[in-house]
Amino acid sequence: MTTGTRWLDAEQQVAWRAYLLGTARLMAKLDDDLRQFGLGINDYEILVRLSEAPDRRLRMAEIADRLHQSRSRLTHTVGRLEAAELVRRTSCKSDKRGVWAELTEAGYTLLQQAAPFHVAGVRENFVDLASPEDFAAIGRVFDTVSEHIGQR
Amino acid sequence: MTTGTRWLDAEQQVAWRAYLLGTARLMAKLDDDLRQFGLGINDYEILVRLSEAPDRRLRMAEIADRLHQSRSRLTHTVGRLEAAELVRRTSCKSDKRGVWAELTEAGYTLLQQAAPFHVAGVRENFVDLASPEDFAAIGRVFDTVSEHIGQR
DNA sequence: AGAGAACAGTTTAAAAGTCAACTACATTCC
DNA sequence: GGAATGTAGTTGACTTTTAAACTGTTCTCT
Repeated sequence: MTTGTRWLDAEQQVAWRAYLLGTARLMAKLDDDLRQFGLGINDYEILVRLSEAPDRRLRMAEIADRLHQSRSRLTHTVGRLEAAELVRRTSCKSDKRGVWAELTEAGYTLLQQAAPFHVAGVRENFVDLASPEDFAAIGRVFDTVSEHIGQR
Repeated sequence: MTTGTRWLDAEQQVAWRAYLLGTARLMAKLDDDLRQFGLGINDYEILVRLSEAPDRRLRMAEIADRLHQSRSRLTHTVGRLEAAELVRRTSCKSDKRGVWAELTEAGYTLLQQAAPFHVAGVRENFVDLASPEDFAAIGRVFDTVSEHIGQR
């Protein structure tokens, strides 16, 4: 007796695909909106994390973990942000292997300009489209997903 | 009097970030699991759409729309799938501009092998982690998001 | 019929992301 | 103390994605 695959039922299938398509469209839209500032959503998220950190700086690995990116990818991206003078890299005193990525004044200024637009987009195309209960459900589920999959 | 930005409140912020991180981790995991079959989740979704279509074939633009991808990207991806002999391209009789992408026998066979693994992963790392109500909420919200943003 | 606009898909080059190897420092453990 | 192992980050080669230009076909409108 074989244990057959537990396929998704019709409703689950529809919901799963709605999530895939909705996410694709949402990310494309947010990316698109940020382009007027010369940023992608990925760059934006990095800048935000930095802006919230003490001294507006974080260690590379810390950023990578928070955004679930490979260190390699982060190195490349921060390299570009640095070339654009939005971020500055300094070496870490207490751990000589380490590198701080620090938001520059220009980076902070750009972020302050971009943020209202971006948040408006997140609201208009996502948050404000869901009831508070449904939106809370999303938070709950994806928190569990994150937890379940864990770091890397 | 200025209309200030409606920032996300603390809970919304947390939920939004949970969604971003959870999605990043989930997609990375699913991608990873599919690698044993030489596929990415993007390739997989293309093959699935083809497998469900009449005669297991679809027009390029149709695939692009369903997955919200640029035509250019699709051209490249289908080119790779064709090189791997999982898909075959034929020109469309009724519209000479058009191209059919058709699943090959090998493509169908590979998909049948990959599908149970993939679905198990989707369940384990997502569907089965959510209550049916919460999962339904996700379907609802992202359906609305898709609808709201619309095609391209 | 024929000009002009729109559409389907491809191409090319550049940008971004991935993967594996590598350097340098830090930690562990005998 | 020092060999072995682990961690932080970078590098370079390669793959994938993006953006814009382009070819060929179809549609629209007079």
